[in-house]
Amino acid sequence: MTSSDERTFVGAFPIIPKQERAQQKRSALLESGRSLFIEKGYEQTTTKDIASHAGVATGTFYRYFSDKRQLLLSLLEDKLDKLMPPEPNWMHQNPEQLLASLLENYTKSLETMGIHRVLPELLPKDRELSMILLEARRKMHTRILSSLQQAKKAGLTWKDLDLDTVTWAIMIMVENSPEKTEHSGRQLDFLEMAKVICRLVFPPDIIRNLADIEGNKHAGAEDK
Amino acid sequence: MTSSDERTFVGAFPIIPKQERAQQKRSALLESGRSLFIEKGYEQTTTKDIASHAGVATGTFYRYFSDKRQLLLSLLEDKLDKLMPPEPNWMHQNPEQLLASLLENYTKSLETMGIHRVLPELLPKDRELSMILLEARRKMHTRILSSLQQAKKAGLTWKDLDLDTVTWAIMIMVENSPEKTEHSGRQLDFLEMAKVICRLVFPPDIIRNLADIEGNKHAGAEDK
Amino acid sequence: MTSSDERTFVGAFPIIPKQERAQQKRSALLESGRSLFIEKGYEQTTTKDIASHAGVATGTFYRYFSDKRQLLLSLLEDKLDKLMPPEPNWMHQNPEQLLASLLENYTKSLETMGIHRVLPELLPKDRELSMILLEARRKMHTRILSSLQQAKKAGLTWKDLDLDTVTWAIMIMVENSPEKTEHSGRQLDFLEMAKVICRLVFPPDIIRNLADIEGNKHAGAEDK
Amino acid sequence: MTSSDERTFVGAFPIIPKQERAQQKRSALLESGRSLFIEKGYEQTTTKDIASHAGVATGTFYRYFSDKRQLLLSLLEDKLDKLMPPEPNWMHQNPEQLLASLLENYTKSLETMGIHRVLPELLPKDRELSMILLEARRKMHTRILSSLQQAKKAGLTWKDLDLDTVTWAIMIMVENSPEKTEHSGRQLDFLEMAKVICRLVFPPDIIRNLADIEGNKHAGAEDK
DNA sequence: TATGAATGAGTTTTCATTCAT
DNA sequence: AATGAATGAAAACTCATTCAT
Repeated sequence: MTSSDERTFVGAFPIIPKQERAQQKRSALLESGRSLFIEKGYEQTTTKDIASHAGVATGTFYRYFSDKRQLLLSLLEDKLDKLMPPEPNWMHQNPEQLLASLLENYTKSLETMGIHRVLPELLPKDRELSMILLEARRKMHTRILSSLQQAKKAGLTWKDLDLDTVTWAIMIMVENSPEKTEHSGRQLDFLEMAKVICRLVFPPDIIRNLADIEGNKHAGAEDK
Repeated sequence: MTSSDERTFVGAFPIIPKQERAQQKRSALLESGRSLFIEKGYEQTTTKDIASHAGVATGTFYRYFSDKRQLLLSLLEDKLDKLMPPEPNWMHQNPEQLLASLLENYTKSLETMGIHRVLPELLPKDRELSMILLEARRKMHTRILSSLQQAKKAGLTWKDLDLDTVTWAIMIMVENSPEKTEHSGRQLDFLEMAKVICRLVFPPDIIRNLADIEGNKHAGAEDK
Repeated sequence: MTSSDERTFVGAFPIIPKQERAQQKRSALLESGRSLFIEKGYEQTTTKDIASHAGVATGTFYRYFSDKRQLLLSLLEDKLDKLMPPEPNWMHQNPEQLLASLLENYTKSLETMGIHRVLPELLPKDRELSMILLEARRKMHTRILSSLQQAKKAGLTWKDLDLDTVTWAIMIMVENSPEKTEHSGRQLDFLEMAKVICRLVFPPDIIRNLADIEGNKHAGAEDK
Repeated sequence: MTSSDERTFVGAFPIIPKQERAQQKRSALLESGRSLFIEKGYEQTTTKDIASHAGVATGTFYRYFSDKRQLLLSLLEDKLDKLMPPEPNWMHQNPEQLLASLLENYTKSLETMGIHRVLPELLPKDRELSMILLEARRKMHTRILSSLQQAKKAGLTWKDLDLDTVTWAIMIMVENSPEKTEHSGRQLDFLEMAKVICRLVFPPDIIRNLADIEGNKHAGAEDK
């Protein structure tokens, strides 16, 4: 800070733009909030905690966020979109492996953000937050469901299962996957989960067919 | 109270015992705590809230519970055992219907108590509570798993799915079932969920066989 | 009294009169209050403590005393008079021994009642109590002072000491004597204290004379 | 605050350092605590009282002290050492006057702090506090006693009084002196008390000798 | 009278938020 | 902009006192 003058001396180096420094602080606060929320829970984390963890004064917090809650919402806003999985194309890949890697990615980003641990504490008291989450969930539900419906049209799925229910099952498995993988071997778990989820969607013989096609494609590719 | 006159008529019935009234008050507090916890969350509910919702003074709360947390623990203690499902016997019934009814019962008692909504909020900050719940979960996991293993030995299950993962999937579906059924038609939902869960365990043809046997039994019974 | 008629009925065994039982309860409460006040201090003692220590219900306390404070006042009222020492006659006894025994008695009754330990806590907040005690002190001061003044008239005391100050010194020594004797050998202490106090009043040669006269009297008595 | 403009005039004086203002606030709280404790007693004084008496909000209290008790301990810590009297040298001064001035100083500082009024209330319930005070008392007792023992070796004291008891008597007189002087003329009282105390230690003729020597010294000094 | 459950004002303490510097 | 001291509302909990039985 005192060194901004010195810099003009040094010449070449441009002063760090104010905005950028501000952004750094904002990020530091976000990150501090995130990690403290995860570590101690939302209520148990004080704004003072967050500020000092981010290396700024209590008051500074309020320059960047209107209040503690807003920090949390920002945290969510940032990441919620990233969680939306890409529309999977069941035909073009071994579904189990596709799903396993989707799962792994999802779990990892969920784990990286970690906020999912804080939400349960807040949902009851924060209607807006609930809405946001509900909305995100709905989106995801819709996307999964439509993907399943396409698969059904293509005759790939069980005929006797309610797709809505299957979608729901997939969603909660996905959402709860961090909890499961937390305690045990990684890679393998994702594959097992993927297999389980696939079983809800595709009859085993279909999977075999899809996998074969896939295998052939690769084989063909390798042939060249 | 209104019945005191009647009692003199009836003669037999003595004065309402003190203990009973105390129990009533305790129950009222428990019930108020439960519903407020569900409505507003644990942290957001003050002892004062609970007391006045139960129609008593703040101090009275502390006659019956040492503090808010203890009320919650009492709430749990009461109900945790009731949630343990009976060991299902897959051979003797149509598994889907068996499961549907198990699910319905479970969901109903979970819904009745409702505390499952509060727990996520508390787990991070209350190690003891975490332990209690973790223990309950472990028990349930074990029970489900062993039931699946028996089914596997009997050649009833998919051969390629990891039973532990399947157990996990079942558990989270069961645990989240109230959330699902909350928004939609009841009865049907349970059956759909049961079908989904069954698909994770039994190949469809097995189910058909089991259902047939079952059907025959009944048919036989009806024949007589 | 009302029961005198009943007695004749019941025959030999007299029913304990109601008043008497009431008095017993009152006494039990007083005694419980006293000992708990001494043990834990006034503020730290709850009326519930007192009642249950006395073996009665909380509410019963209030039948016998209007409140906690009044119990304390009763405690004082009972005993304050007993502390007033008899007017000592310095001529007729060895003053040191006279004083030692006065001291011992005083200390013992002070110790027996023990309330002197509670008073300091209360004086700041209870003007009336302060007044009562101040009054008692004044009385005692006056009595000691007048006794010293008589001795002075008789030419027995130091001529250069201010009797009021001496009186004050005596009083605080007396009041603090329990604290002193608490930690050490008993009997002896009283004599040492008595000697110290006497030194404040009488020149040593006067004491010797008084002791001699006393000795002679006894000797004379023994001669017969 | 209003003086900030003046300062720019005066030039030399920098802004009031934050630390200093914090210290002022801390001192204000200490002083408010002290005076309220004395006025209403410790228990009767709430932290809110102290804060508003010091002109700050409740919460501010807790920035400076962890709780009420800690404020009291700080009060004590500050002053306890100041009460330790200097080792008196009986030979080099008229003992009565020496003592009178010691007494006056002691009483004044005791009176200034005033906490001695609160202590009796707290001793029963605060073991740590008791220990601190007991320790201070022991130190003082030891110091007085050793000073008396030296005087005894020099043949200056009564031969027949127990020095320990005399020490005790002196201590309680000293401790209670504020109470005495509170109601009456100042200066004189201290001298009278000093005389009384001296009488416990020195035979009158010794005092006269000491005073004479002292007088001569001064006379000699004046001669030059 | 006796009981002890019930009351609720009052206390300590915390912490999100504001504000003077 | 940044600071961190100050604020004060709100929560948990206690206990003298009342009151229905």
